Amino acid sequence: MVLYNVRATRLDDTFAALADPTRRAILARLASGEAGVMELAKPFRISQPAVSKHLKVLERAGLIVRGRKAQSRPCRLRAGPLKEVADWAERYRRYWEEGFERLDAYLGKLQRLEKAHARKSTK
Amino acid sequence: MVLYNVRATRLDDTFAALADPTRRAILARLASGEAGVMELAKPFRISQPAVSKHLKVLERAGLIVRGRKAQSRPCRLRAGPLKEVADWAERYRRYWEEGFERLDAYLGKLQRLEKAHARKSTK
DNA sequence: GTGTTATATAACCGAATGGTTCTATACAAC
DNA sequence: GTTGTATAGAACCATTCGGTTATATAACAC
Repeated sequence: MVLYNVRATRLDDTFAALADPTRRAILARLASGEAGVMELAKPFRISQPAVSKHLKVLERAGLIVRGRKAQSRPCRLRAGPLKEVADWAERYRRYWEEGFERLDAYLGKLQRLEKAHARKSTK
Repeated sequence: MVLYNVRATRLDDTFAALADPTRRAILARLASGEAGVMELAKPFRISQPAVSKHLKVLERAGLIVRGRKAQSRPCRLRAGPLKEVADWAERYRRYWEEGFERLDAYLGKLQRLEKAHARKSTK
């Protein structure tokens, strides 16, 4: 019997970080250059600590890195995890292109990528 | 002053659904053909109702559709939302390719895509 | 030193998440 | 009809999440 490995991967944190529209908007903003917390917070109706929390989530997911410049902690985008997301989704390309059927060639491949040996604990 | 629109989009549900490794494993399994709940549950140490819950999340995100065949409710993969994910991530491709700097050409484009007018309520 | 600015941290809150067990429903088999 | 099988739903629970306000820290300006 094949048991799937449900160990948390980098993808877990990345997808979770991207599930929030505020965080995606922050990434979009950072794509045009680094910015401090105040500047990032300006477009939203949420408090500064809420933005700081979002930034911590993005940082833990490796989507941003933070520097130091006087009192400011400028954030910079790190797109590496986004490449992992793109690569992951890309594995299903044939599926959305070939009309939902007959992906049997992918059978072994996709399963090997996400599965592993039996485990006794969830985490 | 520019306010970002943080309205929930389809991407919200898609990314949230993909953040769980069990659900990604289910999608991988479904890439090789439709399957019932019992069959999908087999590789995991979680209960059948837990799997049913995961399937409901995937269904709400549009990642699967469910049929009916005797007592079974076979699930089929719908990769449409995965294309949206791939397209979204793809917008950052130059960023992970061009060494993290100088993406100024993207400035206007990415921001227009995620922003909107000021809103007074969060939802 | 004082004051100001930028950010983080703490404490709290309500809602959502991911799991459980127990029960109900729907269909097939007999 | 009864029994068995596949699935969903309800109730519950602990944890996480996204927000808040109030406070603390850090670095500059004076």
